[in-house]
Amino acid sequence: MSKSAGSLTLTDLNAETPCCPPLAQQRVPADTAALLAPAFKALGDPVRLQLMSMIASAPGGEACVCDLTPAFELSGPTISHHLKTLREAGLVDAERRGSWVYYRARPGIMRQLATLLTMEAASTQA
Amino acid sequence: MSKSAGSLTLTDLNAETPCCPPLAQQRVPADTAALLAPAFKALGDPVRLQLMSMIASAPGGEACVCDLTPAFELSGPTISHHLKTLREAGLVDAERRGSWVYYRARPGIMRQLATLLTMEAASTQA
DNA sequence: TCTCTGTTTCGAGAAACATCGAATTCGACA
DNA sequence: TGTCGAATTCGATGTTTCTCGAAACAGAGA
Repeated sequence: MSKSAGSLTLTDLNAETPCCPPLAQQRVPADTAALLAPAFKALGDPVRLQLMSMIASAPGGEACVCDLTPAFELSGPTISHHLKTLREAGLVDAERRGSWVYYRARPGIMRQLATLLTMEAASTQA
Repeated sequence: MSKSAGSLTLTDLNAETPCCPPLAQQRVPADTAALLAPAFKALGDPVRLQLMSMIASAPGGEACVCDLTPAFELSGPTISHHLKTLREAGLVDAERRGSWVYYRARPGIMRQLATLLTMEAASTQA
């Protein structure tokens, strides 16, 4: 029952199987929207979008905070705040190894979001 | 030179050809992030995400404000405000026909966003 | 244990946002 | 022309967000 509209959780978003059909294929129910909107909101800041990209495109699939911070003209706390936002949106995972903290993208939810935005070319059915 | 990092405009996002490779494939430059983040931000509100879905999935690809407004427990001005946000983000187009205003999704930018979030399964190269 | 470096949390100020009711604009139709 | 309905703009209010410096926390190494 993981696809029923009323009981969707963040866990479902991390699954590999798509939780939701494309936005243009059927209307997104209110509770699904409430679950997915925070992820889009997290990507809705230029700094976080770049952070997300730097993490996802990093060699090995992970990036150290120590590499991320100096790439912006922003204070350490500010970058940390943005990373927390990405974490709470379920877009990244953090892991401490020794002195450094490494961030890694969660491909599952990324795919969910990409699928949701898919516009099949055959949409003009009229 | 529409793909050069320094001169990207909203127009490029409406094109059918992708302006940007997946976020996980190469790092998103600052000006591209500044251009795309508002689109994600616009989708980062549950009401707007539902509006977007209602518009994109509507029969004929367009939806009347008169059909959108009563679907929410929000005032007319508030829905209008959200629609304006979607419009300014380049996600939808509005057209007045007679008494009613119809909204229509812009598939170009939707595809850009979907492409950006794509995670090819073959990313674990290590 | 003490210190140094990397990272996060806390507290605060400025800016942006969601929401509403009132007022306005735009077409349709008497 | 006058009026009605649909949609937007305007002005106000409470909430959230971005940003910073200061402080706290966590390991590494002497």
